[in-house]
Amino acid sequence: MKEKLKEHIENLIPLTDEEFSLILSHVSFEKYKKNDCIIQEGEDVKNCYLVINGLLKLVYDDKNGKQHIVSFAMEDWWESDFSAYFSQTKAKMSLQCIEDTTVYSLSFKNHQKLSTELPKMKQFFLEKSNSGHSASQNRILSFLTSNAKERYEQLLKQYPLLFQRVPKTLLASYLGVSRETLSRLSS
Amino acid sequence: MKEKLKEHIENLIPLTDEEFSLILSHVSFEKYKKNDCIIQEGEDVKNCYLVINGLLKLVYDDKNGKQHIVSFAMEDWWESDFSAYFSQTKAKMSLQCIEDTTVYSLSFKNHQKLSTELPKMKQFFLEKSNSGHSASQNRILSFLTSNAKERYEQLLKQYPLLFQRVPKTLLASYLGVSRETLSRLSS
DNA sequence: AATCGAGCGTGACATACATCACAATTATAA
DNA sequence: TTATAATTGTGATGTATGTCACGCTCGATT
Repeated sequence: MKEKLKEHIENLIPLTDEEFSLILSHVSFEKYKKNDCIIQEGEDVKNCYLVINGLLKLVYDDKNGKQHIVSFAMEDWWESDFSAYFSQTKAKMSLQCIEDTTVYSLSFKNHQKLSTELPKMKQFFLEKSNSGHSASQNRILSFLTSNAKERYEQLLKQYPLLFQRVPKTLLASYLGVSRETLSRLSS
Repeated sequence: MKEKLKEHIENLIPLTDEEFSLILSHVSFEKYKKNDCIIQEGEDVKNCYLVINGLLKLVYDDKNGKQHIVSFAMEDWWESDFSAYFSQTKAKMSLQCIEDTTVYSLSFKNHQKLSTELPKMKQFFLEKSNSGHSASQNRILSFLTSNAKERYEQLLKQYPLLFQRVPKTLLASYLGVSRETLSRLSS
């Protein structure tokens, strides 16, 4: 597990063993079971999470009780209700396990502490945030330019694994179409 | 103009006069006219821009020649094709002036230089990136949960000024509906 | 003043997609 | 194993939105 964390960070910035120890002392390793709720809508968002194994969904429940998937988080992804995390307010989304999942959890306090004690981590977080921002913009573009079928094909192309790991209902909820429509697209 | 830049940065992090001078030496003040193209699709993206006065649109031209607005950028906003900017590749979107516009331009090189010479700027860029990411996620949510009429109302509520500054056709292109549909929504 | 084009509204029609209902299959748990 | 729930496909129908066509207004240009 530690190796995966180290690898993940060194993918962007090199680390000495001491530096990695410092990082390790600021995060905590946690295990969740399928259907567990890591972040609950309405509660404080104290942490963000790096997925080591498993699969999460970041969901928004609308007023009609319908669930919308803002994002999937698979191995090697950071996820949280970042809006609430950074402003330290209540979650308006939930983070739930689609599979049994292991994560490294980083609290907001330790996030700040680590950023000052090990400034190069700021660079790391910045690059992560930038790529998250780019990914979101691509998703917006796909809503603007593509119909349901095209969005579905783009998703399959981008994350072929996802297709086997999550029920179609969830893919539909991510794509913004009904499960019936998605079903008809496949045929 | 300098005051606006200083104010903008000090909104997030305090600066000494020396620090601000250092920043000033890394950016350049530029003026553009309505309909000018600041970033052209297909070309290198060397800079990102802080809007001081005016209004920009970040647009994507699809294969059918249709224009889609990924983002508006008004006073106090940073904008660029960030995906291309950070990876230093060709722009897949264009950045165009809706009004006469003045900006501060920051090259990628100076961005890096500034980040190392004045580490607290990393914090600034990080916070900017985070809020950009949050804004994008909200836009995604609005596509997932709302129909055209609701998205239109949300937009008006969030940016009441925009309504008076840009033609409806552009609002439609931002919302992802045809101008005819948008027109019918208003009545 | 005359002309042109951008912006906007609106009718008629086509299409993509949602919703509701039901059945079949497959996983999960008791 | 049996029972129960989750997942998926598919028909019938309704609705939101796109597309094409036309005309009106208003400001810019000549």
